[in-house]
Amino acid sequence: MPELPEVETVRRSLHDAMAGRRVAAVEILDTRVRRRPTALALDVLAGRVVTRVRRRGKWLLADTDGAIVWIMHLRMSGQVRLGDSPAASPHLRAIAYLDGGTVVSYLDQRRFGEWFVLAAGEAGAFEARIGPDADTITAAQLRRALAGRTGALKAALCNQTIVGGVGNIYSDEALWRAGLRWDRPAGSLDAAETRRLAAALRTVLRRAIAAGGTSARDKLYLRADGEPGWFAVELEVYQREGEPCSRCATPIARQRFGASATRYCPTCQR
DNA sequence: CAATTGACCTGCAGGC
DNA sequence: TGCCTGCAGGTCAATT
Repeated sequence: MPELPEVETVRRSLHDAMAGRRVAAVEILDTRVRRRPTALALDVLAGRVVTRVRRRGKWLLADTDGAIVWIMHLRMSGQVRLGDSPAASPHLRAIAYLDGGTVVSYLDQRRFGEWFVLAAGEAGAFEARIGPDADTITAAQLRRALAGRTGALKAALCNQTIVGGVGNIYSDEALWRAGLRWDRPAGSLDAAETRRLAAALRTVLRRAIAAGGTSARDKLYLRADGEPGWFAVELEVYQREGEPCSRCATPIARQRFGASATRYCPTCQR
């Protein structure tokens, strides 16, 4: 599932392909990709030059001249493909044609993802709601973010207004690396635990970016060139329930967490 | 304000 | 073979 490392991997490809290029046309095949009522029509992108592609949390933001920001979210199953023609896929939802011949295809099996456009001022307010990015978060930022919270630590990490970019895979991985249980009250961490968790987040996310992200068994995430990311071989708990913990050999446990599941070591996460 | 829960959506695995 | 159920989970709206 696309989280920060997967979105960052896609961002780098999009930036390389799009920065400095003019958008010739945008074609929407499934109108559900643009479901925000206050967003501008995607047609306003035609004729604009993309100046850069940024990321905040799991959101992709393409700045264009004319103070227009093209915002994308992959949600569960969104994928981007770059090529010289639209991708051949039953899940093709939207297409952007760039001057020079590059075609950006947006695929989305589960139709949760979004493409929409905001004026720059609106985009600034939108970005301001996102917490500090987890790949660069400091212990002081994390302490402020978690202070006073009584809900589960994992829920806080996955809440994008508290920390940006973390979802189910990397919250499980960072909590394992920091030796912390997912159901600790978020505000109960002491200074050493907070430092450990901030360091674990940075390390796990940076290593995952270096590997091009995690392509899980279902292959719902692939890079923009259609190739998988290779971080799955470094996973310690996600997709490893029942296997021995690499630190203490206790079988990795699994519990329900909201609409999904959490995996952890019941012995060395406290 | 903070926490919790359901809705959204599709494809696949597993059970009978 | 085929139907049914459960599961995967990011974000937002509604509720407590």
